[in-house]
Amino acid sequence: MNEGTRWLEPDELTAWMSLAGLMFKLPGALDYQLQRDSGLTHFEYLVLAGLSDSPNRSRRMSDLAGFANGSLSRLSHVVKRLERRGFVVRRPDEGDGRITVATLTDPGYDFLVMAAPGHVAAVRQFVIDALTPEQLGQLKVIADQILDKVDPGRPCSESW
Amino acid sequence: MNEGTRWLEPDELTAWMSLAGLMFKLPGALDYQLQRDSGLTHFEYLVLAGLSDSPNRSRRMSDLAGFANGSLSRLSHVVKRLERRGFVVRRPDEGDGRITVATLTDPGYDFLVMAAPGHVAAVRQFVIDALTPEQLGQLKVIADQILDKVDPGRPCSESW
DNA sequence: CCTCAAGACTTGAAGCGTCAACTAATGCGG
DNA sequence: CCGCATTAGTTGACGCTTCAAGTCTTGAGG
Repeated sequence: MNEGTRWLEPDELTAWMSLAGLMFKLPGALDYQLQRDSGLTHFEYLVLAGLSDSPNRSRRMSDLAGFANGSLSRLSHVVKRLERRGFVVRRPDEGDGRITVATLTDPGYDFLVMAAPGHVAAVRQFVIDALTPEQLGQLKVIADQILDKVDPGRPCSESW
Repeated sequence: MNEGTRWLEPDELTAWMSLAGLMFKLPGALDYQLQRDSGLTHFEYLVLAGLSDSPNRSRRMSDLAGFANGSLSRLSHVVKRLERRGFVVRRPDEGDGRITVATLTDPGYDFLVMAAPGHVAAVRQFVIDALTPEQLGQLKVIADQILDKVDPGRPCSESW
């Protein structure tokens, strides 16, 4: 094929294909559990979870988008749906009218409490239990290094 | 909250959040490059690539779906689009009329050859170059172990 | 003050993926 | 050989994400 391209070595290729498989299948598996048991998307879950441990159960949209790893546009659509379900309310920030603050309602909090155990169990089943503690440590380092290339200058686990 | 649930330890949580970030952002970054430079999805790319190194550049739909980590339904839609673009043709298998065989056309092959270097470069940039060879090995083991929990009984890199 | 660029979202349309329902071809048990 | 369950794939509707374009604030310059 092309001469100037540095193709993947066999080891690189198999590692990459395994990671690609993971990227395709793990989201589906997690979404499936959440959808079936709670009618939530993984992204919606992260939004609710992100609100639930913020001061006042509130957070501005941009922050929340960053936390949940999504675009502002995506968040806006999702929050609109969550608002229709009564789980979240939005209001403009006093002081800066450009900012929208989303707040988790009580029903939203209760719903999250219902949904959480099943989701955590799924994460445990698929990820945590599949790995040794040592591997879990390796995974964090590896994922952070890749993320740093994909999206340089993101807040690296500071919002925790 | 719930008493019976075993929540995630801090170490487990941070590792999981890093992996979750990866799952959300890496697909987007790869799709963005492919879309911009070739008008292909990552999934479409995998389909073309899967055909290109199969005997006769042909493969039955179910195999191809497994290779590309997608459902048969998803593949069917995608192949229909690729067929409209002239990159692939489908015909029923002689011998077993239930089976559909997809074949990469010459234009499809040429197109793949155009698209491949950019995609490989992106994979290198985001994944391979971010890691040491040792980490790459760890990643493969980790990803395979998780995949085994998510989707037990899948062919583990045999189609290579 | 007034203007205008930048910031922070929101919206609508278009495309992709999923799910459930459907078609069509096999092959096995009687 | 006939009937029917099984296998393989296709389709349509619906929901979610993305992208581009829009709105509505702020704040800085003149």
